[in-house]
Amino acid sequence: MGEKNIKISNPVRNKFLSGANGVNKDLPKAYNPQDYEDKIYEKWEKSGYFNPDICVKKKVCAKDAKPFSIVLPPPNVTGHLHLGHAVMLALQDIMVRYHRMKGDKTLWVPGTDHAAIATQSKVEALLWEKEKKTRHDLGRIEFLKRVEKFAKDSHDTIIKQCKKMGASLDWSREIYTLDKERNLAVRTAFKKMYDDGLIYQGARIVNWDPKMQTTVSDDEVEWKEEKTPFYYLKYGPFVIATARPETKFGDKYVVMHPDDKRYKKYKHGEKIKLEWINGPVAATVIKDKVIDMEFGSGVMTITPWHDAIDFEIAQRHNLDKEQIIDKEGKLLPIAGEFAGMEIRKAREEIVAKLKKKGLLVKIEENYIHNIAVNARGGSLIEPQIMKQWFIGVNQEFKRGGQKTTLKKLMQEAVRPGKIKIIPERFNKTYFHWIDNLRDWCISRQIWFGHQIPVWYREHKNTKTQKHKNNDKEIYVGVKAPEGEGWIQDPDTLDTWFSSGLWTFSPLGWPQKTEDLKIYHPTSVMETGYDILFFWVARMILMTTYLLDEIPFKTVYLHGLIRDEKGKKMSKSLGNVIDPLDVIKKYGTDAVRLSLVIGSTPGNDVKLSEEKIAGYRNFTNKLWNISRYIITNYQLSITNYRFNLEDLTLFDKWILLQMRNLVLAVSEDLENYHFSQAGERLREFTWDDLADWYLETSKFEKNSSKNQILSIILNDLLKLWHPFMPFVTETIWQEAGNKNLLLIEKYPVLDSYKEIWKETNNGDFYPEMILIQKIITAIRNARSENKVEPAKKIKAVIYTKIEEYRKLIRDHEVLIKGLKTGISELEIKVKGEKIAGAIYAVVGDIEIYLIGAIDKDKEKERIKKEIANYEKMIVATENKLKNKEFVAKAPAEIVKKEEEKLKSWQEALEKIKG
RNA sequence: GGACGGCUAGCUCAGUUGGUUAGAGCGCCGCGUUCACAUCGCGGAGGUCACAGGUUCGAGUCCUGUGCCGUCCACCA
Repeated sequence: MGEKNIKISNPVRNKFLSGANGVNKDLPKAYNPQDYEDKIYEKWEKSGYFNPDICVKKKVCAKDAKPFSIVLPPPNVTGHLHLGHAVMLALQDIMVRYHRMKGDKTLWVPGTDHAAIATQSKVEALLWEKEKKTRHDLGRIEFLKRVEKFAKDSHDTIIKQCKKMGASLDWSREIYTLDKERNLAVRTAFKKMYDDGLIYQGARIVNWDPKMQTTVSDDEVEWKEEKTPFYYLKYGPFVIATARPETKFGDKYVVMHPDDKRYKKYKHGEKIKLEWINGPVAATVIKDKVIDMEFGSGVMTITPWHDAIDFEIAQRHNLDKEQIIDKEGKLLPIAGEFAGMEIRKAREEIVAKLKKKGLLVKIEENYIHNIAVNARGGSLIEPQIMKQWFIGVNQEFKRGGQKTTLKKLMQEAVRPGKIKIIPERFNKTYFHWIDNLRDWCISRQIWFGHQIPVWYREHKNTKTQKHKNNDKEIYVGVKAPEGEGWIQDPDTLDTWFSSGLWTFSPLGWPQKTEDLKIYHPTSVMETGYDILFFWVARMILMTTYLLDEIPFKTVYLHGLIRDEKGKKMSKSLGNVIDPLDVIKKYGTDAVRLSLVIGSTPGNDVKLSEEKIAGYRNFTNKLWNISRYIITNYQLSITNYRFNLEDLTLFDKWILLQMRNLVLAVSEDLENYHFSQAGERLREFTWDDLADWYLETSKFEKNSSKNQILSIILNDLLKLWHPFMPFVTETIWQEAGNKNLLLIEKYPVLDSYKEIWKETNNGDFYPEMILIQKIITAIRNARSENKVEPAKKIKAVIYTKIEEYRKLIRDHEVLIKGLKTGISELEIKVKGEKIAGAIYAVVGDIEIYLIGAIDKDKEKERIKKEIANYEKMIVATENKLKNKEFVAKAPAEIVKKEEEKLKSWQEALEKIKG
């Protein structure tokens, strides 16, 4: 055999020092994350490499490198880090670090969200608690100062916590949904939509929160079940049913299905005089198909001012609408003697009156009724007709000469696959939401937020009649109008209006910035599936409309984090895992792994502290693997050259395993299979590298070991880095590298192409596996026979195959060394059966272990093995007896089955012997 | 009412286009600490892949139906 030199190139940016300076050969036995994490993060941050501009400047990535960008879903400025943030930061950081190492121009933009309603109500609560004051006591300007101060203080907390997760965000670009630039973006967007006729002011039914004194959007209304009495009331000749008699004062329309035979004699539009709560009314009959004939009596009265469905009926038939309840949730004068009462409190008295008047037919107790609650504040929603600002999603406008609507734009961005949603099934959810989308109410009556860029003044100039609005002049603009008497609309915008601009407003829009040109559309939007409607859909709406671009190419939706029983984590249940607690206890890397591995997109993750502890153990394992390599070997060099003849089977094997790992992990990351990538890495690290290769390296000494272990550790740390940045960077530093792992070049397949080729794609694997199998078989046989580990025994191996005898002889030292307890090894062609020895078979090879047998245990073991072989043989024989299988299955599969059968039969015969 | 998801080992979950004896981690059982790691090593037990049909030479995987659990949407007056 001729000598063959193979090269393994190592595309390092900076080489491992060859042991001289900087290598810490005195590493502690256990990795303690707390000793390193903060320092490491500081080092990264100071390096400036989170900023792609600096990467270009320092030639870490090429000027014209492919961009990769993510805009961080902004945490609430007043929030604190929870596991939802943690999983988002972990996944995005994996992508970002991977792409940065790959040499892409990688940008990850951080920001915080002002979270209008949530923040304002928090401050209002504090204000009341501490000073017994309301926002009105302070006035708008003073109150907003307080909110901003509160926001600023807690901003630092959440940012610091994000850094704890190791997130490699470009802090130099940090932004805030309520800062000046974003305000400009909001106003610009508003004006454009207004000018296109997409934003309009109108009196429509909205979700009104009487406690917070503001509207909330449809998506922020939660429905809760409530047990309540259900009242059947006499309404002239009809019986109507209601859970809310207190809203019924103004009811003067009675609605039924046009096909309902029971009410055939009543004609649409017919007026019927009847006695009602506060006296006689003339009710008008309305026929509408929305009525469910099966439900109750099939007849209902409507309250258009305070019910969305009733409102629609009233719109359809052009009916009168009357307000019954005021904005504080109290009854209006229409309620007669009940005026001024809180609606809920009035109920009993109203029912009493109905009863007295003989209008109460019956009460059904325990009726389950759904009530609407504001998801942000928790108070009951009372629908009201109010003048508000809306975005008309079905309003036509022109785009490139064609007529379209916002709804259509949202559909067209996803339907032809321009935007890919992972997992795919959420496409359906997305389209369903769009199909049912109603005009979006964007005005809020709270103070904290982007104030609506609309100004009014008393009408002065008759020439501006076309802008007439309720006798007032109206001005919509990016800047406040010049001139006397203009007063800005006091309302603020729904927080999702500004969030909808979030992929491009952070990049500087409406200015035509470089960032916008390079990084938009962004590469990935990674967020929880619970926020698909609130946010993802609205970003698609805004971006397609304002920029005529998609906001992102891929949407990756992670699941929600639940406790180990699958319950939602909540303070009241006491099952909350605080990421900061577990980071302190187990380290950031362990927390990250526990959130990423074992979770798939769109599916919830059940997290337990045991799981995190498991990954802490793994982190420590990696530390000790590295520690062993660093302290026992001379790490070196950028390019390696080996004589193939010098490499042992295990040397070649570990290099090819690494090659396969580089290939698989890269593919996984490109395809968003984060969990799978992590599992592969873990398997390689623990099973292949630690349990096999490092163990063999203790017995097989050759001149190539330094280099091989340099390659393996080098590439392994790089592959792990996106997942567990802290421990890998720490090891990298302790190994004497002066530069940061953060910006090292990601491993490439190309490095391994020569060894891949020269070994015919791993043609030595069967031999290597045979050695492994012999070792495992011996360990197993010993253990089953209860041979004490310390006891040394003699092994005799028979095989007719000469190559195998040579192979075994060549690996004698391994077979003896790797926890088999073999002191003496004899290798023969064929000999006598050895009585009283433990017996094992590996393919053609028979193994006798002499001097330690436990006869009963051995008999039992052999019996079990025979039964196992017999079972498999019968199954395979049956398969092969099946003529159709042989005829129809691919020849390759049939051949495999035949080979299997043959080898099992041989083994069985030997064992039986 | 509509839609979606899950059901694989005691627990938490992988299982890509159908094809070796269905895998992993944790837990459990047995044995073991000088020599990287007890946050460890070696070995082992444990599964009718929810159920019933169907397609196929062959189904955890594809189709139909059923059951249980979960989530979202709708909001029945």
